Amino acid sequence: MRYSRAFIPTLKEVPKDATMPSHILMLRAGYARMVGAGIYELLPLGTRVLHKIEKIVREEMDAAGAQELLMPTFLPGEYFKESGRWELYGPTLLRIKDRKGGEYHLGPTHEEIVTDLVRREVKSYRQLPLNLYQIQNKYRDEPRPRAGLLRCREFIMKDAYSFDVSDEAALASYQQMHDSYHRIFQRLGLEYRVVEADSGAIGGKQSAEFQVLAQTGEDWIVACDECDYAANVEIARRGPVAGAEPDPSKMLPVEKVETPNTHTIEEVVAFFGPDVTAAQTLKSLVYLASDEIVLAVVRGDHEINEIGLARQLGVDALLLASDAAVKEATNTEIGFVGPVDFGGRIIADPDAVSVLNAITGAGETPYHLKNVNHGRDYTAEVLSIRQATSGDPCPNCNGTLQLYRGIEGGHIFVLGTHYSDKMNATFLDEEGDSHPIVMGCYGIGVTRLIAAIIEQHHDEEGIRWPVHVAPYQVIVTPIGKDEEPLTKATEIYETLRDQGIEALLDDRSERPGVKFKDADLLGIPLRITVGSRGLKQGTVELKKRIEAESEDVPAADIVSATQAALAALRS
RNA sequence: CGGGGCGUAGCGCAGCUUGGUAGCGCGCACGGUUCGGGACCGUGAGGUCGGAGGUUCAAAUCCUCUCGCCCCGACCA
Repeated sequence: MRYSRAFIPTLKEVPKDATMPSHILMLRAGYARMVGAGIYELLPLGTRVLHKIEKIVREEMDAAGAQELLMPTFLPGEYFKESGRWELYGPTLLRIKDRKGGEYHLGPTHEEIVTDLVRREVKSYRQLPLNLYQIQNKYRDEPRPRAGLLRCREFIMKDAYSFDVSDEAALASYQQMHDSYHRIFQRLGLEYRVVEADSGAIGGKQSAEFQVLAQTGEDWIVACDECDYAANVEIARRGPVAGAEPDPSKMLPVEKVETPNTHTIEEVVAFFGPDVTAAQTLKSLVYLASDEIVLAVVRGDHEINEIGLARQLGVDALLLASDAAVKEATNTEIGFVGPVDFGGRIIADPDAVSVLNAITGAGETPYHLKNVNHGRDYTAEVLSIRQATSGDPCPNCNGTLQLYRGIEGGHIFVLGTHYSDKMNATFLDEEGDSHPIVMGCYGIGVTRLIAAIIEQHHDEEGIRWPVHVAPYQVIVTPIGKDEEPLTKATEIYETLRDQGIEALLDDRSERPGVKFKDADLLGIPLRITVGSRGLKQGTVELKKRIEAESEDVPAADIVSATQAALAALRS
């Protein structure tokens, strides 16, 4: 491609609505543009990267025996109604009425649709196992789209669905996808962890997330520093904790302190001065578990694990009480709630009850209590209800957990018969007996991965694409006003193309600085610079985007040198 | 949905407090000089000031409503 004819609208300045590196760089380097919140156009360069990722995904899915198909995105509501997700999905489902008033929606994921297809067409164990996948747009009216391509309302997903005759066979399919995903993420040049995860609205029994490590990720995960245990903090387990009661001989008398405008733990710590840390405070949160009001207490520096709390309470979902509901239940404003003299059920984490002489909300606005101790001043059911964090013992070995942030790039699920039961998808076995088909489903956020790769591969100057996903492998940059560099660069460019190397020829009449800046911004892995100065010695320059120095190469050898450099980058 | 911020030329911003000619930088077009890390000079094109209503002789500026975008939280395969 000749740069002078290419649609690559780069920006010198950072667009004001972008804050994440991937978002800023995709806009600045001309890979994408925003149309609305969470709705993006992929420009030619972005589309080339998308196709590169899709190719890798297809190769690995096909190699695992999955077959590609294409289901519609515009769907009659009846299938989600059949599974119950028409209600369960709530406002996240983008609903549409047709001219006759019929109820439709855009597909957020396709378990029901593929299950319907399979129940119509698959009748016999002889047709199983089966794994079907597609790469297409998905629609979710996210409560808060954000961070460019990382959380969109329209995005491209690879979704695969496996169908088996038994739990054992389904687990083998799951394991095969697990292995495929490893190869995909490795080929994409990503640093990632596979973590145990919650199944969420998809339903099912077991799931694992492929989390791309990045400080800008939305998810928190913990991983053991010694064994392979890793989990999303939503469900992470941790080794046993003592939960020792505080020593009564060291307890000080309770003191009530007026603490205006201290609603958060940070504000409380700041109010009580430099000797107090968050670990000496208690965080009290009011939840609605079904109809019951529950006060959950964790140490101030810890976070509540809501999924874990809900499971231990035996309810499907917990609702954090609104400001008004807290006021009604406790007669206290948020920020001043505490366990002392709380009327209802109190659940406290072992680490919370061990705090000696804790600071906590007084249950009265605007006061806090000092020197609160479990056993003496309040009594709680002690359950492990906080999220795991750095320093916690590993549940599986003697190692220690570390906290990371991640971007959920893939998620694989064992579904069992969750959908096949509801939708009556069955097969006949050798005996002629009918059984529900055992399913699994496997998603990769393809457009999200474009952004995730940039989050891991960039510097101050721009993107640094891994060679397998780069939109072009080489940019040939003639510089200077003479004819000779352009002539020579064009010759090199055409030879590279003849060799099957994707190259961009920067034939614009720009000054060298502009071309270098753009080449770095775009992130093309290799740059060949052709200038009059080098040509006098018969050389051109070869530079890797990830290295600071370039190397002089005899012009006659540049194609083989380029091939060698690409091979080195690929390995 | 709660909290905070922002909407003025393609992009980044000033002007608004105290109402009165819509500005700056980059980019774009043309001419000239320049040419190895986002050059310089000159000329020029380009704006329903997010939208609607109101106050006023007069609104980018004041008031009301509304739409959109970003961030934090709630929520979320």
